[in-house]
Amino acid sequence: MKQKITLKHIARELGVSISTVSKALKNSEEISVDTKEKIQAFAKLYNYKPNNIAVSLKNKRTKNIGVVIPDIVHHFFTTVFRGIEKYANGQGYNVIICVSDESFDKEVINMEMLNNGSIDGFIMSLSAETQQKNDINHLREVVDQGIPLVLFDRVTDDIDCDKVILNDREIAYKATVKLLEEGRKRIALATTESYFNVSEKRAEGYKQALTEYGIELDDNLVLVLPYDDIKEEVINDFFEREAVDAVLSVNEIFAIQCMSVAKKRGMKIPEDISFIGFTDGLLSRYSNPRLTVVAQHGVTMGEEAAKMLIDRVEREIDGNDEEAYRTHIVEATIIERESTKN
Amino acid sequence: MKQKITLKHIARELGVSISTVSKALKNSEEISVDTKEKIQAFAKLYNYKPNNIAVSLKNKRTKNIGVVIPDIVHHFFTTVFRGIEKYANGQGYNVIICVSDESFDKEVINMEMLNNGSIDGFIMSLSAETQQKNDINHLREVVDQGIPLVLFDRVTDDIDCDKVILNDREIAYKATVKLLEEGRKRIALATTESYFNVSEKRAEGYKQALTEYGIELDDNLVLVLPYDDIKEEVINDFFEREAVDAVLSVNEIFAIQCMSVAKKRGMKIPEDISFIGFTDGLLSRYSNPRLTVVAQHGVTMGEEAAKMLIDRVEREIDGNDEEAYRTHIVEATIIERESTKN
DNA sequence: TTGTAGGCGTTATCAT
DNA sequence: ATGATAACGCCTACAA
Repeated sequence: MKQKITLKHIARELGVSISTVSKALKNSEEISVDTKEKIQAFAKLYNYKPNNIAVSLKNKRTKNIGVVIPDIVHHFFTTVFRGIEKYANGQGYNVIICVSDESFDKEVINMEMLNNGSIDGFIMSLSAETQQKNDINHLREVVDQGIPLVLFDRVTDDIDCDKVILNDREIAYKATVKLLEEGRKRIALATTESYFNVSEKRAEGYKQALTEYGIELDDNLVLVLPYDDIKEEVINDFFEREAVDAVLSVNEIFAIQCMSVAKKRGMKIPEDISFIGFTDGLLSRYSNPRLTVVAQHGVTMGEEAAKMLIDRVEREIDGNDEEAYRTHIVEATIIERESTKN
Repeated sequence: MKQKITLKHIARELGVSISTVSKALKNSEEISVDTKEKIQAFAKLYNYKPNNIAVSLKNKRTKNIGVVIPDIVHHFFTTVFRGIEKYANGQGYNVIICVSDESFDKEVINMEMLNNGSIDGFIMSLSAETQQKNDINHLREVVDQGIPLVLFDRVTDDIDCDKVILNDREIAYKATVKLLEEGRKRIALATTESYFNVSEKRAEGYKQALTEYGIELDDNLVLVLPYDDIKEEVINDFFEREAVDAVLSVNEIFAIQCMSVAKKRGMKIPEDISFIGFTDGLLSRYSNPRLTVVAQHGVTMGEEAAKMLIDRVEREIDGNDEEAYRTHIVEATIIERESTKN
């Protein structure tokens, strides 16, 4: 087992000083060609690599970014993460990831765990519980300390920082219009509890479209489902109770499940009923019929978030940190598949 | 923006020495109760936290672990990662993740990016390309340097280190036996290119079962599909060509797609044909019929991998690092759903 | 051209 | 009970 080699080792071995070695390895003009070659050869031979930790301590920057997300076993977050990781690695940054598991406490703990010099900035999407309580002191603290923070998707208006969001309201509006243009009259909205800001925004778009098309809002057509452990009967009861000819769902699971129940009830898709879901995941692509979806372009969101964060981190280093906070809006698109007419 | 506070700040502010502050914050007996209280109060007020980077440099350990996996937008890896993250965080470790994207070069780059003091050890699953080339010098180098390494799932026999794998052969055997016990005679195997060690192992189990049940192996029943961009015609041609009454698939996507084609061809599931796939992901749970699967217990694998790694890291610190390498085998289980008879 | 010294923030050993 | 000093590995302004 060969130990990691340091400047000190090289210096001692070659009978020169540490700073000579340091300069030689940076190809400094100060050092004679001879010694440079000797030192560089030696360093290469022993595969010298500067110790990142020491460099971080010196530079007061780690080239690490911290990502705190509610869930990793979830297609959307996974794609966003992919975008973050891709961009960050390209810029020489590493990504430390923590999962809050939709828990406020874990979110706070995760942030504290990272906020001790381990990272140069945060990229986050709020946990369900955090959105519900709307307790954001942990975010405020980070911002107050001057640590760059980028929020994506599940954001809050109560904190001033960079943000990356989807045009949720507009795309929900468009999706609803699409259903209306198909001639649908009784469009249901399958959604989560209302404390998710994105669900709220999507509901707004849905309602706006209906209103514009002169259709009276009917709260009975709004089906609120729990995040997990969905019971088929609930959905079946819903279809039993309400005559529905289209469903807009804020995620793909709800859409798939509603579609499944509709099929069992003998409805033809998309002849009798249309479906559109948010999230272009595997479920939508491999369902039967394949689901028309709102693609959230998670990778783009992630890349953009990482770019905003790293830009700000590097700007701070250069001293001109007083750039105004921006909110970048990623444009969702509708991918038409078999669950809608066209 | 209040700057991060350090021992030095506190010392200066309170007119004591840095070492006094350090000791006081550790509740050392050496320090008088008075000064301790004063210092601790001050530290709490200004929310002092030791700088992790400095501590890492001093201790020569980072409490970070590096994870390099082929793909994050993939249910199995995602669940393993979840297990790693969960266990590691519980032990006060952070997780830095890099995605190799099934590319050998990226895998090497990722490892180099981390292997400069940023982490205490690696958890990895090999990229497709790495398995194909079987070039593992980058792993060997890490091991030679004495950096703990744990391989999971996509491992190689050519490197000596801790490993966590699934009992792929046995469970494939069991799954095949299950199909045989249903009375199936023409069982297809839907698999990937053979350089994946797991696919190989699964194929072995499949073949063993057939042999034991006195069924002659028929290579025409082995359907090799590309990892992505699967063409339905290929599958359809396969069904056209071969009379098949069951399919064992090494992943869930292949199973779902085969199932879909079979349905289109008018076959009844599971009356005419049964399906079993590996990976208990969303697709299997929400397919129609719901797919019987081999659950790989990714979270368990991840937890176990993290435990093995951290144990070894901490053992090394205590000096007794000469523990033999272990291979931990996680027992897969079959989850029976609607795509098989029971 | 090369080397010395100080510092990044923390900890541990050894004075006082 | 408190403080000075050195060290972790690296970098850099300044001396020689």
